[in-house]
Amino acid sequence: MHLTVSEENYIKAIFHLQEADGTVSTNQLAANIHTKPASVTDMLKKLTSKRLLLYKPYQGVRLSSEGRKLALEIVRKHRLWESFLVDKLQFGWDEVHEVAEELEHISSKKLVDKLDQFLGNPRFDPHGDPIPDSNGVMVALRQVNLLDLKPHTKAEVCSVGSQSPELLELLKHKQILIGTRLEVQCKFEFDHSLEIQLEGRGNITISQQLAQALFVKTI
Amino acid sequence: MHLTVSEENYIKAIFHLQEADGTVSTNQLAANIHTKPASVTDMLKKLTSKRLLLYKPYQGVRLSSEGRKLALEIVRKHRLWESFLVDKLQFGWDEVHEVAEELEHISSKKLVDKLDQFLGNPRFDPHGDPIPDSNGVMVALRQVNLLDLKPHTKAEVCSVGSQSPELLELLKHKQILIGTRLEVQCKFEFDHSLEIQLEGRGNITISQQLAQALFVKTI
DNA sequence: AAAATTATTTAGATTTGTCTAAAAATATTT
DNA sequence: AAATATTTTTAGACAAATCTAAATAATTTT
Repeated sequence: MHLTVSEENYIKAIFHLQEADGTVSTNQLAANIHTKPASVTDMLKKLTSKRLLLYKPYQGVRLSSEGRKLALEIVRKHRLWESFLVDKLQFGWDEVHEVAEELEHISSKKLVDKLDQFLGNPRFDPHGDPIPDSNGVMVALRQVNLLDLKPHTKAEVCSVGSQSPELLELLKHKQILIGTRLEVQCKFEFDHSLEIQLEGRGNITISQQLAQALFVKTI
Repeated sequence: MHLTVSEENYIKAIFHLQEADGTVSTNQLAANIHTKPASVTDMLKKLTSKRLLLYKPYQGVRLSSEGRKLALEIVRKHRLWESFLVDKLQFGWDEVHEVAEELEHISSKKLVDKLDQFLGNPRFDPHGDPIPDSNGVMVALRQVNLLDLKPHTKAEVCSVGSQSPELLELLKHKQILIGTRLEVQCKFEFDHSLEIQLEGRGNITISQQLAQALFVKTI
């Protein structure tokens, strides 16, 4: 089954959107892919005829098992290439996404498996997301939102929720990076802010908005 | 200047074809790209309007200096990726071409330069072809056709003229690979065959057809 | 429950890169 | 140099992926 770049992008977007909602709407997809709802409808019909989607007009869409398998292959490639860029080519973890969006469409299965081996079969990419293996098996995400962390748990920052310049500016100011270790001290009901201790440094306050954008894994 | 994959393939094909002939005909291009002459004419008009070609209807085409610059970027990427596949991922030199045809269209300039550095700034790819540097400067090809080698010159096989299974079968039988060292003993006018000595082994006869398909560099 | 709003689909147009068939230009043969 | 053959271009059509505008279905508000 050979897919075009465009078809692959739809499959991938549906995969990620359905993680959250189970089923994906036309408008959601249009916003995600930066296209118009009418274009989405056309593509949904095409991919359905290829048996990659379960789609009822007006009712939203989800991946068939065949579609899910293809999605996992794309995710695998994306995350392996990101690992390559960071680990081998010294890219920053915050500048690999766009390049990986291109590399993920290279089709050679042999290339992907050799790359995986070359990297030492990593199980997580530089953002902390799990990498599916060559059979499409992916372990559960180990990371959790900072907002959901219980007080007095030690954790390590492993991913951010967006790449917006505003967020990156704030993180730079507070000197929080991927790998920064911290411990939640207490949470405040009033504004959902939290006080955390940065390892080796003092205590700081994190707003609800910022905490929501930070993902950590417990250590 | 952003080009589509298709446009890049035309630029690259013209670059390679004009190495030999100086100017390239519509039919030559059509055969090379596996498309029809009518399609070629359309694309020539488009690329000419982008100032990448010097094209006179019915008179053939060649690259403008801007077109040549882009061609060298594509060749650079192709040959660096081939080097990566062979040196780092343990691909055989005879199985990298198709994958590199895909990888050469990845656009990130930063990626290419980092890859170059990661590979140790190689000057030749696994087939012995020179790799342009990041300014588009490429050293002259060091390799020469085995037919053109003077008797009693030592040389090393560094490239083959085609990937046909028939050729590969013959090379396997004669145990000639990339890197095999040899010395031409004598040449026969009658059938243009030559007798060569394989380093560490005995003398063998090479037909005109086979010699024509082998490229070597003197050592 | 009817009206208003929002979401989705349909219909028809556009762009890119390709094609076939026919016409025009160039090259070759006699 | 005329006739023939080859090469190249033009003209018109098609599939893929997108768009806008209009129509229809679903949801929300009053």
